[in-house]
Amino acid sequence: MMQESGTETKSNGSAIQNGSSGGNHLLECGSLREGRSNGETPAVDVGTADLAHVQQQQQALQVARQLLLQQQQQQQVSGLKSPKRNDKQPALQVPVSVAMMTPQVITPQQMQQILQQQVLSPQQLQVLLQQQQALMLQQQQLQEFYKKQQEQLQLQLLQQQHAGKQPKEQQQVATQQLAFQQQLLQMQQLQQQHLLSLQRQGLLTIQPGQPTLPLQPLTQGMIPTELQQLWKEVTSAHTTEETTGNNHSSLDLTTTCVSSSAPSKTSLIMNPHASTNGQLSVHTPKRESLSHEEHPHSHPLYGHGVCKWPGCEAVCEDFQSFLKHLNSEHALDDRSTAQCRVQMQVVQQLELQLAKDKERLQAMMTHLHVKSTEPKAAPQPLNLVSSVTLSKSASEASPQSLPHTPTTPTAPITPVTQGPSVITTTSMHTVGPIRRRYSDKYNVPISSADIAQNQEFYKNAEVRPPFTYASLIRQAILESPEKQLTLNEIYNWFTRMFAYFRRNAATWKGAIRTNLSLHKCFIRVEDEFGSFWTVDDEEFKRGRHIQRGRPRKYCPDENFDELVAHNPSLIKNMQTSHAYCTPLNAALQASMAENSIPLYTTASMGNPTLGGLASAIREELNGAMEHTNSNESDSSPGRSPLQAVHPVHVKEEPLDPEEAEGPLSLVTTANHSPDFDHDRDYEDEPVNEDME
DNA sequence: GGCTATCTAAACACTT
DNA sequence: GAAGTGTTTAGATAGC
Repeated sequence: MMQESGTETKSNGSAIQNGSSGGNHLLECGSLREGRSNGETPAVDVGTADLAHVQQQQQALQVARQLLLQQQQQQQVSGLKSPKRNDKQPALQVPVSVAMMTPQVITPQQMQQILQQQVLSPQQLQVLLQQQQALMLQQQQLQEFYKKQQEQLQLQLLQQQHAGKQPKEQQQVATQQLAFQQQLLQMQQLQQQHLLSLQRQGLLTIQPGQPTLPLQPLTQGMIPTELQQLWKEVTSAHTTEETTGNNHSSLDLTTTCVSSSAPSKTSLIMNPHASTNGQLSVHTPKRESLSHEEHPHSHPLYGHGVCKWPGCEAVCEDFQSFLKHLNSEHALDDRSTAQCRVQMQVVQQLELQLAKDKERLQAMMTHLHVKSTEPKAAPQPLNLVSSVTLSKSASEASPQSLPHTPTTPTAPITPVTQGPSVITTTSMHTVGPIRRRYSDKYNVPISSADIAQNQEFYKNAEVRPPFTYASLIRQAILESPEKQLTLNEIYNWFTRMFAYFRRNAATWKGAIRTNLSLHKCFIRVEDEFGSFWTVDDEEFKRGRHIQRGRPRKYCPDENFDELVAHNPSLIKNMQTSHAYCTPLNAALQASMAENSIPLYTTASMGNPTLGGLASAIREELNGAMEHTNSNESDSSPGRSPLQAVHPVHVKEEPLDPEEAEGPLSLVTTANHSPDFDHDRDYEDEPVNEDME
C-alpha cells in the first residue's frame, strides 16, 4: 500500500495524469480524477482549448506541488522519522497532493507517525506545529493560485456562454466546474474528519491564537487519488486506533467515499442539476447512515439474506451477520477497491448508454416532430426506422403507430389517438382498432424493407403492425415467389410475420377475408388446385373499394346458364388463372391487348381445367350481371381480373389513361354498351336498386 | 359536421 | 355437418 504511495509520488506527474497508475484504492475518486486531471469528464469531451488550458494549469500546480514535496521531505529527514515507520516504510514518500490538501499541513505519513507512536514529546509537537505553520503559508499561496484558476475557468465559461458556444461545450465546462466543486467539498469533509480524528486523539489541538486551520479555502487542489490516499491513511490510523477502543468514523469515511463519489459522478454525467448545489457528496454519508438506521434491513448490499456485493452472494442469516460479513469480507482493501472500481465502471457504462439512448430518443422525437410539420410531399408510408410511434398526421403516409426500437421487441409502441407529432412511449397496451390510412387518395404500398426493418420486432412483440390489412395482404402476396397466395397462406404469412396475429384468429382472419373481397386490387383466381389471390398493384394504389351494396359476385349454379345466355361475351373471360396471375402472362395479355387480340385467345392458350373454366365463367357472370344491371363497366372486383374489363379493341373512345394502365383494362367486352363510362367505379355510380 | 377509410363483427352462401 | 372460404353489410372510429 505504501509502496503504491511511493510509486505515485515518484511518478507524480504521470500518476496525476493517469488515474489508473497508482491511486486505485478508491475508485470513484480515481474516476473523478481522470476526468478532472485530463480536463475532461468521462462522459463528455472537452474542447481542445479548454483541455490545453486546464492542463497548463495543472502542470503549474504540479510544479508547485513538487516544491512542496521537496520541502516536506526535507522536514521529514530533519528528524520526524520514527523507527517504526522506517521499518515498515523504507521508502516513504509523501504524496504531494496529500500534503497540499490537508489544511493542517500534517501529511498522512506524519499523522501515521503520530498514530503509531501514540505519544509525541512536546518538543516534537512544537516542531511539528512550526512546520505546519510554515507550510501553511505556502498552502495559502497555493490556495490563492487555485482560486485564480477557478476564476479563470469561470471566466472561460462565461465567455463561452456569451460566445454562444455549443451547449455541449458549456456542459463540459460546467461539468468540470462541478467536479472541482465536488472535490472541494470532499476535501473539506475529509479535512473535518481528519481534524476531528486528530482532536479526538489529542494529538492536535487548535490553539485559539493559532492561525485558523483553513477548512474552507481549500480549493480545487484535491485530486481523488489524493483523497484516496488520505482516506487510506486515516483509515489505517483508525484501524490502529481500534486497538485502543476508540473506534469511530471509519465506516463513515468508507461510506463517504463509496456512496458519495459514485452518485456524484452520476450526477455529473446525467444530471448536472443534481450537483449544482455541490452538496451531494457532503451529506450523503450521514443520510445513508441514517437511512440504514431507520431501515436496518434495507441495505443496498443486502437482500433476501444474501450479500449483494458483486460476486459475493454470501448467505447472511440476519442483518447483523451481514454487517459483520460486510466489514470482514468487504473491508477496504485492494480487492474490494477493485470490485468497487469494476462496479463503478459498470454503472458508468450503463449511465453512458442510458444517456446515449436518451439522446437518441430525444433526437428521434425531435426529428419526428419536425417531420410532422413538414408538407406531405413525399409519402413515406412506413418509415419504421424511426421506431417511434407517431400519429398519422406526423406523416400522412405513415400509420399511426410505429413500434419502438426494433431491437427491443418488448418495447411498446404507442397508438397515438390524435394530434400531430405526438410521440409517447407508454401507451402500447392500449393498442386496439386503430385506423391505418396511408392516404386519402391512394394507397402507398409498403415495401418489403418496411416490414423487414422491423421484422424481428413484429415477430416477437405482440404489437399491432401499423399497416392496413390491405397493405399486409398485398405484401404477403408480393413476397410470395409466384405473387399469389391462397387464403391459408396469407393467414400463415400473418401469423409468421406478426406475433400480434397469433391470437384472435377469428377476428383478423375475418378481416383479411373482408379486405380481400372488399378491395378491388385483390383478385381471386382459381385453378385446379383451388383458389388463390393475387394483387393488382395499380389498383391497390388507387385504393378503390368495391362499393357496398353491390350485388354479390357469387352466382348460384342454377342461374349460371341463364346468365351465360344473357352474356355470351363472358366466355371471353374464361382465361386460366395462371394466364392472368403470373407476370409473364400479364405481359402476354398486355401484348395481346396492344395488338387487339381478344383475350379469349389466352384462354385457349392456357391450360384451363374444367373447374377453373366453370369458375371463371361463373365469376364473369357475376360481373356481367353487374354490367347488365347497373351498366357498370368497371371491374367487378371480382375476381376474375377479366371482370375489370374495358373494351380495348372494340371501343374507339379513348380510355381513361389510368384505367388503361393496368392489365385489367385489356379484356374485351364486346357486348358492352359503347357509351358506358369506363371511369366510373362502383363508388361513382349508385347501385341499381333493381338489383337489390 | 360531413365524408371517407378502416376495422370489426356478423350473416350468409358456397366448397371441401 | 363441420370447417374453411368468400361476399356483403352494418356499425364504430378516426382522420381529413
